[in-house]
Amino acid sequence: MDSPSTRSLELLALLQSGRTWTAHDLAARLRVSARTVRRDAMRLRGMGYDVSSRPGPGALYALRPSMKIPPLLLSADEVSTIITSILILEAWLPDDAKAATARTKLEQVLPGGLQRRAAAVALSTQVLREAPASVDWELVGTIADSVATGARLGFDYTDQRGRHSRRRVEPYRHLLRQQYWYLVAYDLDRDDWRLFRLDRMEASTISPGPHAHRAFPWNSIEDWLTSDFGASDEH
Amino acid sequence: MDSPSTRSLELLALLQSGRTWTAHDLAARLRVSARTVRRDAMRLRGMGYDVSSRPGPGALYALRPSMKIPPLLLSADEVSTIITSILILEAWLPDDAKAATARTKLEQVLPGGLQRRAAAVALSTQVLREAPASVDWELVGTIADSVATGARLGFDYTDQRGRHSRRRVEPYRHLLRQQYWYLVAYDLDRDDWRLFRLDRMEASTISPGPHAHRAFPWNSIEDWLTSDFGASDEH
DNA sequence: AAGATGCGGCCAGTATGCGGCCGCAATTGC
DNA sequence: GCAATTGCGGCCGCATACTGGCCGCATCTT
Repeated sequence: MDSPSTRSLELLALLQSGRTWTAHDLAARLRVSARTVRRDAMRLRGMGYDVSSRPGPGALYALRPSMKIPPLLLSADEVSTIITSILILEAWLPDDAKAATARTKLEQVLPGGLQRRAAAVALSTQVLREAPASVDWELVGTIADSVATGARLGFDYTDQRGRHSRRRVEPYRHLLRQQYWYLVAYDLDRDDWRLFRLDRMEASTISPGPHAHRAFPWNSIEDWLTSDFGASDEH
Repeated sequence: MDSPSTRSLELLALLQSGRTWTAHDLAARLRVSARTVRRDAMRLRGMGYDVSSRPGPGALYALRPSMKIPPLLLSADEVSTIITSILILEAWLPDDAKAATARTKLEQVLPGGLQRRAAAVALSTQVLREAPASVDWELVGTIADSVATGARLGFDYTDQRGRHSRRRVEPYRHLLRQQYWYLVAYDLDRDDWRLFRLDRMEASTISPGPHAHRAFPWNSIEDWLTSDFGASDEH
């Protein structure tokens, strides 16, 4: 299953996930010692892959996309993962056909063996619906693009008390919390960080960036929500 | 420069070029014997790469693109949907790298514009973790296959009171409910429908089918759970 | 300042991969 | 249909290359 000669590929796949890892994490995943992970990373660097690392607490192994990476293929387990995750969303959004059609189309382009696996997972899995949450996928795309390009966003907003206003913000993150979708953004008029529920946003327009990305002044969104939630437009 | 442990990557790069090769060519290029090339190709196949080959004069070693998504297959919204659903699973299973690596690999096979959209969605979205739930993807695959083929499943089970037993069942559905994963199956020894928590199953073996699919005698799994949950092995 | 983490040298033990050989199968071209 | 070419994978003995542990040192966070 895992042999030294294929470990370089597995390591590459792990690093490519975008997560950061400690040598110890990688060692556990690959079932080798940390020393060997360091050696493997060194070999990858020797082949031209930009494996970055940094010592100290909160250490980091990551792959900077520098050169072309060989096509890393989906394993059967990963196909199970993808199909399952789409099924979860289908269960959450039973009136939204996007997920189901996407899953079907995806299955069609998988090679034979994986196609059977995907169909089997879809057939054998049932998700009991937990929390209804509908979302406007076009708005999700708009937010995604504006975050990626550093563009600003304008929209009509109706707050929890029913007051209407026009907002101009710098989007920071799109957030799923409990059963609602939110936008975490810097409100340019109110000069503060705010939380907006996506289903209360309307007529959004994107004003082309790029602007510099504003630094989010908390360690994490969780920190912000727990320390400061009273000040935002949503609880 | 060229060591056994990185040769799989080099071979992949050579095959990726689109050329076709004879084993002898590859052997010369990689400075190993043709026998070793065959072994390497075998390992790649074992990892899911579709390395095609054909004997005879004008022979051929090539890498068939296993999954390539045509530009018009998926809409931007559908890509947002898929990526989001994987992100949700990533948030649920923060210690499971499968979802993250799968998402990254998926991004790679998307055509350019959609690839940017996928990256943007992943960058701009954050999911706050609701319920921890870990799952053994290999077991998910086993269940999927057994449901698809009508095979039976045997496994060691530890029930909620800590009692161990060996079970022989006919799997019906794989179920995500609240924060746990379950198997809905017909227990052949107890002659009844039962619910098994996946994390309490061990040493599962599949006994080849196909057997006829047993009819599930309720309208839905929800109905069964609400009407009859006292009789099952899990609440 | 302290703790966490990465780096890479060294070394002994050994697992792993290697090459060569084989009979067999598949494909091409005559 | 036959011969030539090439891939497949089992087997075996050998030695290379990998492994893990240990170390002192550098780097980064708190």
